[in-house]
Amino acid sequence: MQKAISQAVIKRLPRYYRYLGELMDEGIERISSSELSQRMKVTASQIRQDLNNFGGFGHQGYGYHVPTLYNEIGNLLGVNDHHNMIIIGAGNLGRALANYENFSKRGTSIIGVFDNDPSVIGSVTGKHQIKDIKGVEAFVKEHGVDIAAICIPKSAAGEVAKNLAGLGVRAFWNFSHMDLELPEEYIVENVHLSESLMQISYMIQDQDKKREKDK
Amino acid sequence: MQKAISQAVIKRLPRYYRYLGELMDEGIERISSSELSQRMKVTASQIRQDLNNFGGFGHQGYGYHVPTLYNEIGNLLGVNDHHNMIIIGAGNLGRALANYENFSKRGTSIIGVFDNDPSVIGSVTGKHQIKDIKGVEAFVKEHGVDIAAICIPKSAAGEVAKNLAGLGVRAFWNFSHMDLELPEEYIVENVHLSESLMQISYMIQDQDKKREKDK
DNA sequence: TAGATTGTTAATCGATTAACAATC
DNA sequence: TAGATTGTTAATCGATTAACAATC
Repeated sequence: MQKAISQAVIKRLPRYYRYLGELMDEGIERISSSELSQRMKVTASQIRQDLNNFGGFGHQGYGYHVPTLYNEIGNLLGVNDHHNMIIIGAGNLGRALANYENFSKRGTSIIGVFDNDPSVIGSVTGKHQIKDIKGVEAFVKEHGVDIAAICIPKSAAGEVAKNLAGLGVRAFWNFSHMDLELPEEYIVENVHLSESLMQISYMIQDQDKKREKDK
Repeated sequence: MQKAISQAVIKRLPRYYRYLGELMDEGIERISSSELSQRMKVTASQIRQDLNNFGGFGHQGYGYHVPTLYNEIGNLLGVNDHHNMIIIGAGNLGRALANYENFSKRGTSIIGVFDNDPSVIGSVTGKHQIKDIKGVEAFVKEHGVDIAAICIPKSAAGEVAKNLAGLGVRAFWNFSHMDLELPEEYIVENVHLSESLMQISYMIQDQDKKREKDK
């Protein structure tokens, strides 16, 4: 563990993990960087560079042993760890996350869903009964929370995140339409859906322009 | 429109648009790249470079006129255009998207929500009555659809996307846990939520390792 | 051993930052 | 005009790709 791993590499790790999972399902034991590169549509060189950031998982003349590599990358990604997550905001998106089955398979358990709207507090979504946001402080202190998914409007998001950070929540999965301002030791992962959609919209526009020009 | 715009720049455009919207709300008429750089926490140089990809929106000695720039970037992003989107899969996530208000403000209307489960077909989520996926082909032909949001399990996603592509859907907003295999003229924007969460999990692990070592 | 494929160094490419002349 | 700030070129930095010696 010397040089820091670049963000570009970290972003690719879950995709490697996904493809290795598929190889496992297919019962494939062994794969070379060039075979994997064809499946994943990246260069073999990039695969070898990426994996070597974490030490030699491969064997010369053989390639990579799929179960081992799957496991190693899983460890890097913390899927064999355990993290607690709470969801702030029980709107449609908050509920969608609350009912996602996959997260717990990858080491993250949703242990609470909170809202401030009296008309939804107490109601049930999937396995979760929605709790009053007023109780979140006590809840975090009691249970210990690693990650908070922020699914509330931007008018409230900054304030809530700051409070949770003060209570020891280390990581924020931010779905609100703003940038959270937190000291840099806090982990923030943004998912801005409308910005994602706008990229599509840009690309459609751009395609139209090009097609117009080519006529 | 000579050199192609890099993906890195395109990804930043919606964020510029968001910050310019905030400036509009604050009634700020004029901003320099260095002021904006402080707000956005990027370099002024990057802002000037990015904007210049699209032509000279600024004025020397003055900076950028906020309403003009807001508008220009909006045009680039196609928010003044109009696109039709359908949602495939009316699970929690599909419903969350179906009920998002913001998209239509940015030029994309959701005109249909489809599922294959008889127990949900016909039921209503927000403004949408869920339609039978069997009717999607006729629907696309009748209404014209630019974008399909794919919110179904990976077992079905590839097949459905391929069919929709054949019917003239140009862009896919892919929330399924797989990579869509489509000819390259199709626009695909992936939102892999569990991979996003795994990045958080990685960073928590990584922080733990560092803290362990520093002791 | 011969063949295959990694780990790793070197070369290339692209993106970001710095610098400054142009100009409002 | 003097001051400010862009547009744009040049320098730097980082990430990707290519090449190949090491080695299983």
